[in-house]
Amino acid sequence: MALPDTRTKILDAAEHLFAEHGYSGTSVRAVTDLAGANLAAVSYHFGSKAELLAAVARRVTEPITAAQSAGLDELLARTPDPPVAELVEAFAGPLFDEMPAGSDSGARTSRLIVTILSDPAEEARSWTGPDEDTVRERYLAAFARALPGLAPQELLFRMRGIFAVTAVDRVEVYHRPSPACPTVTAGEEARRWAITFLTAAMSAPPTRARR
Amino acid sequence: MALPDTRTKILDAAEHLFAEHGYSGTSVRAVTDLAGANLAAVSYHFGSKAELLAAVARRVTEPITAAQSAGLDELLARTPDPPVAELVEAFAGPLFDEMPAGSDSGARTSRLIVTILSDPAEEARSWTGPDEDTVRERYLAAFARALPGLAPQELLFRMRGIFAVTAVDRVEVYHRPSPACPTVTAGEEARRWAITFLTAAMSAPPTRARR
DNA sequence: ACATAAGTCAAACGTTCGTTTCAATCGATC
DNA sequence: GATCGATTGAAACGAACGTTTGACTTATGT
Repeated sequence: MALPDTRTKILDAAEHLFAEHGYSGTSVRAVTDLAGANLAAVSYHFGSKAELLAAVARRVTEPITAAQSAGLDELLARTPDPPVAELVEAFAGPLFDEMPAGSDSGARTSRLIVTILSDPAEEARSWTGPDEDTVRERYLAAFARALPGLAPQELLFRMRGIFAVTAVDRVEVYHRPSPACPTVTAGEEARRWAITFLTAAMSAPPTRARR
Repeated sequence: MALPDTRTKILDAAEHLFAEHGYSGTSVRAVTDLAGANLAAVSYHFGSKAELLAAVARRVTEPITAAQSAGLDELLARTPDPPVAELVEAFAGPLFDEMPAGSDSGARTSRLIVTILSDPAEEARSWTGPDEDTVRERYLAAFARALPGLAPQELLFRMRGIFAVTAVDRVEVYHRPSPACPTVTAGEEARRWAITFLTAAMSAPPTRARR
């Protein structure tokens, strides 16, 4: 295996530390120390701490967004009207997938996503590309077809719920790793629980307007 | 109305700023400036920045926990086996309630809770009292009776889902306030959507063990 | 071999951080 | 009205922050 260059080492270290301590809670010095790189390397390779966060966020979310998009492609190739359960699985599944083989990197990835998305620092809010929006729009349309009679706003609310459940679960997993239980099977179990939970939730009849 | 003392003014300011910028992202100076108090007042009244956060968190969560507890009392007084829908409403409802009359303090409160709960700073993790645990245990037992056949771990997963959906929704509401739409009705609508969404999710049949 | 660019390094920049210090002020009690 | 604890004030503490600098080392192309 080729040893990673400094840029990659910094990205790895930053991913780890941002996930664990947040953006404001992570110092550039801590990143470079963990990466075994020089302090100035962050400025040199990324320009600033904020741009480093953006680079980390992009690297983490890109494969997830791609998997969500590919999953929807697959469903739509089979039928123009995929059932709710399969839409839920295609959308939420990639959020549970472990990234490289093994280790806890999957949980850490999720932890990082939540940290970034919920991070109150302004730098952590404006890094998303157009891909995320496109994928969400496509799923929104597919869910709308699968759930006729559901008001668009309530559908949007439910889609947020999908993300919320998966994300918060992974945060919990990350914070309190289950004792003596391999992460992989635990992740698989949580994934199936989430599909059950969310499919039922998405399939609920529309809330009747206030009487 | 009696003007608030310095301690209260600091609590209010800190609640505002912690909600908006997180723990690490908020400086003691910003708090005292907003409160119109002296910098040293934080050390004097609370001891440290971390203890200030704990005080803010306690003040915010106490009434919510109390409302959850009272709601469950009410249900159990009527029947020993409340249905899932009512349990969901009693548990999730207080998370949606606006705190004092009017303004956006409800959304801000929720924002604060999520910020604190998801804040990666260690100081933000160990402030909960025994009350929160007690209430959650009681609801856990009630849900277990209402959902026989559901494995305890999956039930725990689903209860986390309740919190996740409500919390993340409120964060979204806080970050992107809907244009020209009174917060109160929007909050009411989201509340009913959440009840629908979560009742269906909680009522889902148990996930079958892996084949 | 040498010139040129890319990358790394130790050191320092000015700023902001949480906390402490100690004198000044307030309010009640004797 | 003097006394004493409680509170507030301005100033300073050392440490850590993000970023920049300029010299040094490594790799590349000719």
